[in-house]
Amino acid sequence: MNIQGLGRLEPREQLRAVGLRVTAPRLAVLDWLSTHPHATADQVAVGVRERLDSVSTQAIYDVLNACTQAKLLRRIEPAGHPARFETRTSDNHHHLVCRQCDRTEDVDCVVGFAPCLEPSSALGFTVDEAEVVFWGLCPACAVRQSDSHHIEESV
Amino acid sequence: MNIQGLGRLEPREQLRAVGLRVTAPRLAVLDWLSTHPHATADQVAVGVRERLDSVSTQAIYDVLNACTQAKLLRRIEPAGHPARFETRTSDNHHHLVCRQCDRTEDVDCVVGFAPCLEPSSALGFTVDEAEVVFWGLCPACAVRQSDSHHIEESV
DNA sequence: ATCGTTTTCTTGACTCATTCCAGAAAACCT
DNA sequence: AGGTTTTCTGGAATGAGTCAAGAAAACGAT
Repeated sequence: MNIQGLGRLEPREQLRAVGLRVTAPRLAVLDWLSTHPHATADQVAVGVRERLDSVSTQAIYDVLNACTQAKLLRRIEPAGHPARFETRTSDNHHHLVCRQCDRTEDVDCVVGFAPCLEPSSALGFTVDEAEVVFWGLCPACAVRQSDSHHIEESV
Repeated sequence: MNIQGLGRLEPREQLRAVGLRVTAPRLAVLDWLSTHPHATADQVAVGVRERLDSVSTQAIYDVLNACTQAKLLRRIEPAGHPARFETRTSDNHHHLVCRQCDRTEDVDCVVGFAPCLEPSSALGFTVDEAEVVFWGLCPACAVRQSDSHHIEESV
């Protein structure tokens, strides 16, 4: 089994497959994240504590870091945001982030493999990943924005 | 004069052009950054203090924020790094970052205008910028890396 | 199943980048 | 030059994340 197939396994098997010990915090984090993509460490802690009733903050960070290193999780860090984690790791997809409400969504890679676009001049660098963040406004905030413009103008 | 031409002006005129007061810390920051692209707030503080012998840390942050908002500076925040600032603002260029030594270089935009590539599905988002970071190893670190591999293997 | 080793988790202190605050100082307008 | 507004100073505070030492749990061999 190659790394591509890991996403389809249960957390327990995923951990085994990459040689990490199977522990309650790890299972809970992987499981919770699988239904809550782009969550922060803080949000993961809250989610996990609902079903595990006592996990230290440090454990959350340890789990997130260990799994990220083992490529069971992917970490993204949009400018100005705390890190966010997701279980979708085996493809090279990118992200769409709302400047206003921080809503974050996946977008498929324009090309399909990493690095998905070559820099026009690499200056001798060995490039292994092109990270793309599309910044803008989500539909809800776009509406809110034009509403408040309207209000400002009419005052 | 449009925003595109600002980069060619002296700091004093740049500030005037965007309606910011002309102060010693602002002039020093803009001037120093013009010859030290991709510097952190900390590095800016050190550089500026060499020629101004007393600027508070807060002033550095205020200047960087004010100028970034006025688009005299551009702020980039590669994952895991403190924010970096540069005076090249009028184009939509991207960055190449060395995973090992943090060396950061400009790369011209593949397309030339923002957003330089459309997400394949925008989910209703209004996208105004595509931020691209190419991650890899700079030539120096690539050499160092293969050297240490060599050493490990031969032990 | 149990023991011993290794890894992970807990608690609590700590770092770093950055921001908040209140008052002093400087820049601009007339 | 004088008054107003903005910016700067100094110091405290914040948030995200890490470090460190010992307790607890997981694995692997007996």
